[in-house]
Amino acid sequence: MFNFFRKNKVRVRIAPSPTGYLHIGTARTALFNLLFAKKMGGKFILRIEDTDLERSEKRFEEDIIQSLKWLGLDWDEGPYRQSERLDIYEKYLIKLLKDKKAYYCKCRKEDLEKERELQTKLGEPLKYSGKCADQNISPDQASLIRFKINAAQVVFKDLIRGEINFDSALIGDIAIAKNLRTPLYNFAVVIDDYEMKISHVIRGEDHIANTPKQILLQQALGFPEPKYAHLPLILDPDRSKMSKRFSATSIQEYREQGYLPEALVNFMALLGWHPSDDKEKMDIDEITIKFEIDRIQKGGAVFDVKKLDWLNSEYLRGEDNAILLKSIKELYGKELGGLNDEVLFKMLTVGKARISKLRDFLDLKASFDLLEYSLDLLIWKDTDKKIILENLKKSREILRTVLNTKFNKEDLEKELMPMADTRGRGAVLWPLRAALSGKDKSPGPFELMDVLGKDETLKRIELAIQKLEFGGKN
RNA sequence: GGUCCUAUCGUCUAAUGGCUCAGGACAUGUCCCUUUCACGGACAAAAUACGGGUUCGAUUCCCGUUGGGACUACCA
Repeated sequence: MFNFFRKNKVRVRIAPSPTGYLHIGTARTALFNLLFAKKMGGKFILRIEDTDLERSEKRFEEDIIQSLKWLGLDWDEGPYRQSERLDIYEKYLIKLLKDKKAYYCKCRKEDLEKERELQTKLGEPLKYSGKCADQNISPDQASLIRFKINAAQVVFKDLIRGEINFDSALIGDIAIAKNLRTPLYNFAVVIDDYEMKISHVIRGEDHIANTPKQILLQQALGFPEPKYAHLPLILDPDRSKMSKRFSATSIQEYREQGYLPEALVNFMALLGWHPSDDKEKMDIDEITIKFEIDRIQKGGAVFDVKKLDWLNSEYLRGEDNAILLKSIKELYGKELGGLNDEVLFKMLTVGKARISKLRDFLDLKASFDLLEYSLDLLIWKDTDKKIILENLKKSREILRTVLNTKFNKEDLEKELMPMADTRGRGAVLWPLRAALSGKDKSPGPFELMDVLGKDETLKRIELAIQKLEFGGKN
């Protein structure tokens, strides 16, 4: 029994190609792989698929690694790079060629396009004709290496979808390498998954059509077949595959927007998976415990940023303000102006309930700026202007006597509320708040005063009084 | 066009043949709290795509239709 588990150790991988920043879909695939590995006591491997020399870039690889780490999706092995494993691929390429299971092909791109055009016209499936197959084309006149696909039914059991059936007669001989030192995706994956002893291939639904090709390759090479699980896609609101055109797709962008990694992980887990109970806010440990691969959904899931915002604000509220402020400064330091930590901290304390992501803090900060406002704003409902003025003057009087050290929310409330209660809360507090914020919507007057400090508070009240006294004339 | 996947409230989903006039969450609306907004609380509206089977009984199983999606590269 022990041996059985040893031999069948669960090993899964995430295999992003560094042709762009870490995509939210890739991150979610990574998460599900990690969850599965943890659940099964297996290993999670990171493999960078950088066989496409033209499009792969080091900065993308760095972003992938950084973003994965930021999300807390750590891997047990790797990162491996396909570009560093060329000898391995070459070995198998030679074997396939020697066994006549692969051949050199000299077809030019233009020829293939013409072929496809014709097939389209005839309504035939688009596949390579295989005309170079038995021509013994020499390597120096070839443009690529193809793997021979023999007509057969390919069946595999998908852990999420059940049995999936393909007729390989519809698949043309696939390109597996440009040359001995330049492997192509479908081939490199098969070799690596075998060499890395991958037990379960958990990846996006967009790879379903690649699976029969890879299985045929495995068979030709005598490799065991891993188990497959194809995850539903993450969709844009129009139900097409999530793309830049519609929404932010890179983890980096979400980080920059001020989403917390815990919230993002929680949200991604809920895209296509759900626990058996109704609890939705869960940290990754709880998710790991509850995770079951057969609870994964088959249909694609629309990415609803509103729900992400909600989850994020939940996590925001549970987080320590000092820590949040540190992140805010790291993220938006330059945009914060010269405000000191104490003021920023007060702003966050006061405004936390009204932000859903850290970037919103910038708006929150701006909301403390006093912009030009109209005199009408100071009037509470249909209260007489004279009473408003009187109340503001009274407030000013009280505030002037309040010591600087006592200038905080609680003490200010203690000083002013009795007056507000006798003269009418609305008629006292509304004009005060309007005078301090210059806006119809804002935090409360005591919170504003606390953030603004005594001098600024009195200055703004003074301005409102001026407005009321002279504003009527012009 | 071909192949494959898929189908429960607007969105994410629960219910794996009966316990369901279909449950939760986000969003929406109304009300309460309240000096405004936000927060919080309460309530409401909102779905099994359609048509056939199978069955005593279908959201659940099967077939078809329709819709949606993915793939169809010398990208991964």
